Amino acid sequence: METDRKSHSMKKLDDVKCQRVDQPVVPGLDDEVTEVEHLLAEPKIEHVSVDGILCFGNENIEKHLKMEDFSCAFDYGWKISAGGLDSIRGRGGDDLKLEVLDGLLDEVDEVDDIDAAHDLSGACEDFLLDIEFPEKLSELDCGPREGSTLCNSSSESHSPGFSGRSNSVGGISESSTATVRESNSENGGLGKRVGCDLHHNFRRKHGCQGPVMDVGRSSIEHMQDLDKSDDDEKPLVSLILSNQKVKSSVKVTKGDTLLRQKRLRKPTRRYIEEFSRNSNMEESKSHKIQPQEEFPQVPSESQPWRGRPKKIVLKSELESDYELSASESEDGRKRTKRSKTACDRRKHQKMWTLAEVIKLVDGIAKYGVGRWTDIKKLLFASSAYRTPVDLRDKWRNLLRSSSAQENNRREVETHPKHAVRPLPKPVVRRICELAAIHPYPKVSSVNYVPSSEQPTTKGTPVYYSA
DNA sequence: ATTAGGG
DNA sequence: CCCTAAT
Repeated sequence: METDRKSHSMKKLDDVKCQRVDQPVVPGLDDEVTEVEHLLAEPKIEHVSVDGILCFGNENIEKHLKMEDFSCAFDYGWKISAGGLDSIRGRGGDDLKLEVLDGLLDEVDEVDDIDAAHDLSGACEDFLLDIEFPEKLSELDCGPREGSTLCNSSSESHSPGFSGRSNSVGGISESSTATVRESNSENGGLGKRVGCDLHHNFRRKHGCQGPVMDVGRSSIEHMQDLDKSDDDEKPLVSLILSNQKVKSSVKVTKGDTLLRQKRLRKPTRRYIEEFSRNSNMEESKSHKIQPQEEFPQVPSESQPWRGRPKKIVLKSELESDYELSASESEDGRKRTKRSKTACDRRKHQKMWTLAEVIKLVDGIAKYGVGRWTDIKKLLFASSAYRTPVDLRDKWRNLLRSSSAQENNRREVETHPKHAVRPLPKPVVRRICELAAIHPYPKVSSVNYVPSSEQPTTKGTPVYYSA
């Protein structure tokens, strides 16, 4: 009808307008985003001190200590960011805050990845070999082995999505990585962690096959040398180091050819995912870090490279219905940062709330079935998850379930053990009505315009064509 | 880039 | 949800 036509002709322009109308919060966001960045940048300064802490790595203290400090530093930064957000909160930044927190959460995952990578060295034999090479390789690729170059590359790998953006966590990981590497020149063992991390990301970026062996090898030799020199001075460290060294060298000698072949087989995304997941879990056990605990519901899945290739976002989800109304307007929002490879629909699932369902349903009623991008943009503009496809899928499911309900109503009610049907009758009714009008895709009643909904027979869907 | 369909 | 084919 009217709305229909409107949404058609005005398209994007209209969309923008609607967004502004519907969520007044949105427009302001742009302006505030910059502020947020400032605020986020601020903590970065703090990180200098953090860096200081980390930098004492030059003294060759054991890496464990370093790890702890790292986590602490992270916590610190996080808190600061949150606090900074609070200050702008007054100006409708509530959602903003959430968003940023969201972002932070995402980054938390990245940091987690680092840790996971660390664990990787111990847990994954497969990956062990090339653990060292990336550092070397970055030296080769980036020419001078300056910390700066490596710093750049590493930061890039860390957060592909917002490498450019100044970001608290990004800042941390960046500086810390660089720092660690520095100490690495003295302390070969530490390089393992760093290298591992680098490798982890590196592998993601490039296919990662090729000259791995050579590089890794020379790198190892390098390490041994370093190790030797270290040996005299720092027994403790050397102990750790030699441990790792042994591991690596064993790896090489034992599996040179074997591993070469092994390496050819590029791990499946699934594999990597699973593995990293496991590592993470182990990691969380042994480390108290877990900044995620700030978000009780989020089950800590960190596979940023999984899921839809777009800019999906995870929000502190599991919104209850009312929470939804509040969050609906803010939760998602375009991720200003994390533009590129950012893809984390952490889980392949996000529960549909009743509110969402209702919204979807009357979105369909308004704009028609099949116009999912429109519905998405207009009604779910705020929720970054819920792609148009998701909407469609949900609708499909709704149709199925509603029809099923019609059939089995009595049976199901007598068997409450299948009590998986929190769909309120009114909603079901609407679904059925819509189903009557749009028997879903395969409709061939092309010219039929749902100008007026006629719930002629609300129990029995009417198919207009054959 | 979107949508339909199937898994 | 995920993926693919067709538009």
